[in-house]
Amino acid sequence: MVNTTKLDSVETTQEALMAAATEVFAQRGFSGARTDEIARRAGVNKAMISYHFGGKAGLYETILVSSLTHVTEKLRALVASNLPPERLLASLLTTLGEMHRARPALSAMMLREAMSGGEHLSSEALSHFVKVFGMVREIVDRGVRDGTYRKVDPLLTHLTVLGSALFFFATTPMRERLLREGRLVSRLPPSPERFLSHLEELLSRGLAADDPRGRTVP
Amino acid sequence: MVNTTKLDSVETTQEALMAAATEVFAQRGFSGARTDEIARRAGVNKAMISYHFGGKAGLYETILVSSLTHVTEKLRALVASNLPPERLLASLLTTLGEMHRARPALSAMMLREAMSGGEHLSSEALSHFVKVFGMVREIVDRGVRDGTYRKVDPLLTHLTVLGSALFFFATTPMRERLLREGRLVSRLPPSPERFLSHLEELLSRGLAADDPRGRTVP
DNA sequence: GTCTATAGGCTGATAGAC
DNA sequence: GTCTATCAGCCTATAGAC
Repeated sequence: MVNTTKLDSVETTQEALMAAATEVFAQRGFSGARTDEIARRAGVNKAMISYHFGGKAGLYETILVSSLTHVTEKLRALVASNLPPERLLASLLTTLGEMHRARPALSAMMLREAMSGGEHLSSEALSHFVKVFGMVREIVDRGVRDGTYRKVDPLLTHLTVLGSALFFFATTPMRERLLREGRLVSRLPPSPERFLSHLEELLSRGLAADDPRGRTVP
Repeated sequence: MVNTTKLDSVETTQEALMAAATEVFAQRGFSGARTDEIARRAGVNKAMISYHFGGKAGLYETILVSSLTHVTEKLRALVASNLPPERLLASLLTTLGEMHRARPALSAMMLREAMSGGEHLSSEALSHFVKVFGMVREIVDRGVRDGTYRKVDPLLTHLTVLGSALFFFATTPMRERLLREGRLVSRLPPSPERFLSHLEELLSRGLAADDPRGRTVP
């Protein structure tokens, strides 16, 4: 091909749009997000959204699919690893933390989509959600089968794990606003790292098997 | 006054609008909710929204303030009670369960607003959010001071409690859709009751003090 | 209090120049 | 690939009849 340099600049425009759009979609939801604002924040022209993504809806779905694919890869490696169950949960939380660090607004965007029942997503895109949830459930399930965790329901438990983490990340804007306005008791906003280690300890204690026998892998 | 019967019918229209609007706001967000659909679901005329609430925004804020006020009352009674700390958390979860039973869509509406950083709310309305969060924190804090719980950070902990519960409630639409389409492993949707008792046990184990001495109230 | 009809603003998409 | 100008559809709010 001739225009590799041009392709580079195309990717930059696409990436800028995706990054900006993630923030706007997260804060205002699909309908509330205005293409004007997305383009302005990305520093590119409004019309580029239609050109590169076929429109607002295409941009929205592209962001979610690419992010979920990325998370899925990470989790697949985790599930495939031979890490001891007690380490799996910690690594899972670390992965969520990395996702949040790379794209702080992603959690809110995903959460909003889940609350809509996936109405902005194609069936194929929806399956990425299902995959991620399934992998988290698998991690919990393995700890239960292994005897590290007590006999909790993996279905309910994996919702608790994802729920607390996504909620914490997604509600950061409100905590920051309240903090700015001096309406909160504490002076400092809780950092994602502190929250995740708090959650890890809460879960590892809350899920621990009563019987403290070592793991038995027959 | 003369028209008590008329006032009754007024309240009915208002309540129908609030109930219908809660569902639509929860599913589609503030901007995505169309007044047409709200009125249609409520079985009343579109124009009644402006008449009774001064517009879409007024309806939105009225719903949140009235719900949060109601929850605040319940929690205030709880915090004022002399229930032992281990019971307080259980009652808190029960209260959230009752809220969900009465208005299943409320959690999603609140969560969406929190993710927006309260941009649709007046400063006064926002303070209701702060109150509820503060009361949950107070319940955790009391357990810590009492020695029932280990020395967890009440700030981080109360976010976990509210987060898991609200997330579970708010994402019900997606679980129901996936279930309908046969994309989930399990055959049954997890009931709110089962989830809440799961959460209660997880928390009570996860928060329990290492030192099992009885509570000492000097 | 309720309803119909309509106005007016907003916003996503695109045609066409560069 | 990018930009400007513009259009067309949607949706909230309201005037005014009942």
